Parts: sequence; structure tokens; C-alpha cells
Amino acid sequence: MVNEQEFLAGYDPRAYPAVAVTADVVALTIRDGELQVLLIQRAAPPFAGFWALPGGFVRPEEDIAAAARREFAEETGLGGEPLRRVHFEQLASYGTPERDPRMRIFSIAYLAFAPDLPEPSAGSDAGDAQWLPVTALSTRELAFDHRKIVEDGLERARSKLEYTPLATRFVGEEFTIADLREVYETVWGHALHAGNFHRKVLSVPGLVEGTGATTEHGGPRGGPRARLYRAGDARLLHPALLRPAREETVR
Amino acid sequence: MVNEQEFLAGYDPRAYPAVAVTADVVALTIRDGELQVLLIQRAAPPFAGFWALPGGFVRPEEDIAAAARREFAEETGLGGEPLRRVHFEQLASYGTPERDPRMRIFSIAYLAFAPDLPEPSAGSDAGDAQWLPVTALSTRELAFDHRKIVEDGLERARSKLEYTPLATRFVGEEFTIADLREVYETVWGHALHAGNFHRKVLSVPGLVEGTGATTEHGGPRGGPRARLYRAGDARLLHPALLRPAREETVR
DNA sequence: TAAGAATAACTCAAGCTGAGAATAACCCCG
DNA sequence: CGGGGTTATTCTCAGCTTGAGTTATTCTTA
Repeated sequence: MVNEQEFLAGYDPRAYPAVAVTADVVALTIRDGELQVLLIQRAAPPFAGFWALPGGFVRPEEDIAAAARREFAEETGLGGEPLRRVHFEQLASYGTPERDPRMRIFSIAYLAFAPDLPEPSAGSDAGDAQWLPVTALSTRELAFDHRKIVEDGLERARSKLEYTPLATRFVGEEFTIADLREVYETVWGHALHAGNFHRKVLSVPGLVEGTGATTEHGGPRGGPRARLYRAGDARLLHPALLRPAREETVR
Repeated sequence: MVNEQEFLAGYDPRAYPAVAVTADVVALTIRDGELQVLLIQRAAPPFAGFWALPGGFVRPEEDIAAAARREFAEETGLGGEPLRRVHFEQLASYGTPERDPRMRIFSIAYLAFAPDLPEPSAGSDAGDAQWLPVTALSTRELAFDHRKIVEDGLERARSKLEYTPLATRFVGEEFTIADLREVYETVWGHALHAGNFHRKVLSVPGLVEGTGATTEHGGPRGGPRARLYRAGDARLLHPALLRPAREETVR
């Protein structure tokens, strides 16, 4: 048994097979009423032709989060103000020895939440990038361990809706309570009681603040004009906006 | 702007300055009624003489979690059944370019929760390892960015007590409700209402299950014998056992 | 044996939740 | 232009959970 000091002293990392670190991004958005994840099609082996998460090597003087943002920006062609509205947070790291056949590669995954974004091809040189509805993930094989990463990201997103104002990141600057409810319904995957949701959203301090304005028109199929809100200053929701109990996930 | 495919194709990681990946462990336990974190004193530069988290390089064929367990085991001298009772989970990764003066080192931090453990020196060759009460952290300078890592770990621990049965990992196989309450009070840092806590713990499905037995004696200062419980099969607490609202942390 | 301490159970008011319904504004179609 | 259908917003109400305080009971220590 060797303690840390001795181990470090006798350890020259350069003498070992090289390792590399990538930043990979699980970018989520809501388009066409569906939760979608950004995927790119790999051109080169390994996993050539497979779909994978956008990502790449962290550069020598680059922070991990900066690498994640850069990779995301490159794939979506997004920059400036729209990019600033995208929320990034670290998800988790993946590094089983055999996850990449080339060499030992550690992936530090980030989660990105964005309001409805344009097709990734617009402005990007990645013709083979697309938003895929998460409901279609089961029919598509992903490269490396990216399926696991996406699943972890989805669970994190569902969970963060409960106790943070994350949902406001999926809508525009101004939004209606119904817009917000659609985010929750889409990410959680089931309908919510409109009246109760409305009451709850307005009662949680700092979640939303009214703008005083309303929508120009009612909904496309009728209904009155809705009041407009913008995101409040809360960083945590208290009391939280909890998902209905899911007995199967509890045990 | 380069897309991922071109970037990968033109990128030989070996041509870049070497990077390394370490697994560092924020190991928490409750000793003497206080929440304590395991630290080791560094023998070699950089930060020689400073206290730091146990950890070390992930070996070429080693999984990250395995590396974290190994480092923890080496520092505590723990093995076998006691080690199996320690709960490990990934915390987060840290990799700002300047966090280690030697080279680019990414740290993947793990959180370990353990019932009252022996002094780390027992069975370990690390004479300079110790459990430090987290309340004493402010008076001690830590190496690298380890203070930030510890703080993130503490916040994670406090938060996970709310919605997982994590607290049962800090007590022995069999415990009383009061034992469990002490865990919550120690980690959260304030007193809880004994009666309400009792009611709540018994009402959350799967948190604890009775053994039918009681303690041999009453408490050291009186009181009846307490019933004994063991951890139940819940993985999530529903409804959660929430901390009292902390207005200052909400905004 | 008396005092003090702790477990466990109970009470009660206040707040929050789920479910359903009422009201009113607004769209589209005929 | 009028009616039917749709949606935003507000209410009601019963049931559950929470915070705070109290009570009965069992044990330890002095």
C-alpha cells in the first residue's frame, strides 16, 4: 500500500499512456412542443456514422466550461446574446477505461438549456447536426457511452425543474404561465393541472414577476389574452414545485 | 471555426502538453457529535505542509470510482466489510488550467459518507492524516482548490439528506430515531423538533424499518429504551424531509 | 425515592396540494 | 354577427403535511 505522497513522488504521468479530457454537451431545448437533444453525426472512426453528443478536447489553456460553450457554439452557430441566454452547468464525468477504443479519454459532460433554437445547420459548418426528440432516442444508437450521458442529463433536467427556476431558461425573455407550464409538461412528460400550476407559480417567491403587459392576441384556438411574466430573482424555489410521486422510481 | 470531426482528425493529444486526471475524495463522517472531513498533510511540493483531500492519479486501467475508493482505503486503512458500508458518489470535476502549478490536472471529486470511523492513522501508513471538524475548516488553509471542493461536497451532503436515505449511511446497521436525528442536526447545523422528526421519519415509506428490538439501556442521562430501526429500501424520500427555509440561500 | 431526561404519541392551527368548477375573454366557423 | 369551443385566471373545498407545544411513560442518576 502506497500513500499519496509516495505515489505522487514516484509517479510521472508522462511515463504512462497518454490520457485526454473532452467536454461533451447534452444540449436540451423545446421545439415543436417536444424536448429535444442536440446530436451530431460522426464522420471519422471510431463510431463513424453514429450520432454523438457535441464535444471535443479541452484545449491546454482552456477552462472546462469554456470548452463546453465553445463546442456548443461551434455546432449551433450560436453566438452573442442568444448564446448568453443559454444556461450551462456541469453534469458529471465519465471515464471507464474502455469507453473510447483509441485511448483513455475522460469526458466531462455539461448540460445546456436553451430556448427554442434554430436548426443547428444554420450558421454552422456541421451539416450533420440535428435536434432529436428525446422520445426518439430509443430508436437510435449513440456513440461511446453517450446514451448513458444523455439519460443522466435528462434526469438532472427533470429534477432541477423542481427546485430551481430552470424552466424559465427554456422560454423567451417574456412568457405566459401557460408557456412555463408547457415546459414542465414537456420535460416531465405528463399533463399538469392548469389551475393549480398557475397558483403555485405565482406563490413561489421570486420565480416570476409580472411585466404588466399581456399577449397581443389570445391563443390560436381561443381564450383570453394571457399576462406576461419574466424570470424572477430566485435561485432556489421554496417551496419546491414537485413532480407527482413516482412510486416506481422511489424504491 | 472547426467542427468536431475536423478537430478530432487534426488533433493528436500526444502532441499537446500532457494532462493528468486525479480522483480526490471528500470523506465525511460524524465523530464526537461533529461532522468531520478527512484531510491529509502534503509532504512534497507543491503545497508541501498544507492539508489536502486524499486522492491521487487514476491509474491507466482503473475506473474513476475505483481510484477514489482505493485512495480512501489507503488513507484510512479501511477494508473489507467496513469499507463496503461506505457510500461513494461522484461529486464534480475541477479543471481550471492553473489549479495545479505542475501541469494541467483535472480532478474528479467523489463524496464518501461513512459511519463513525477509527482514527485514520490506525492501519494506515499516513501518519499525517486526520479528521477535521468542518467547523474548523475556516481556520485552515487547504491546498489547490480543495476548499471549494469541500464546500461543494458539504452542500451536496446537506442537500442529499433531504431527499435520499443518505443519513442512514452515517449510523450503524441498527440505530434509533434519535441517532438519525443527530445526523440531520449535525449535518444541517441546527436543532430539529424531536417529536415532528420522529413522526416524519416513520411516515416516509421505506426510510426505516423496525427491528422489533430496543436499546439495552435508556440514554446516559435517563429516558426510556428506544426502539431500534434499520435502513429501509427507499432510494428516494417521498415526501422529502426538507430543511427549514433558508431565505439567504434562496436568492 | 425523587428529580431530571428522553422516547413516543397526541393535539391543533396554519399552510399547501389535488381535484373540480366557475367566470370571463377570445378565436374560428358558419 | 352569433355560437361553440378554448383558454386564462380565480375559487372552493377536502385532505394531507408541517410547526409548535403538550402529555404519558420509562429510565438513569443522585
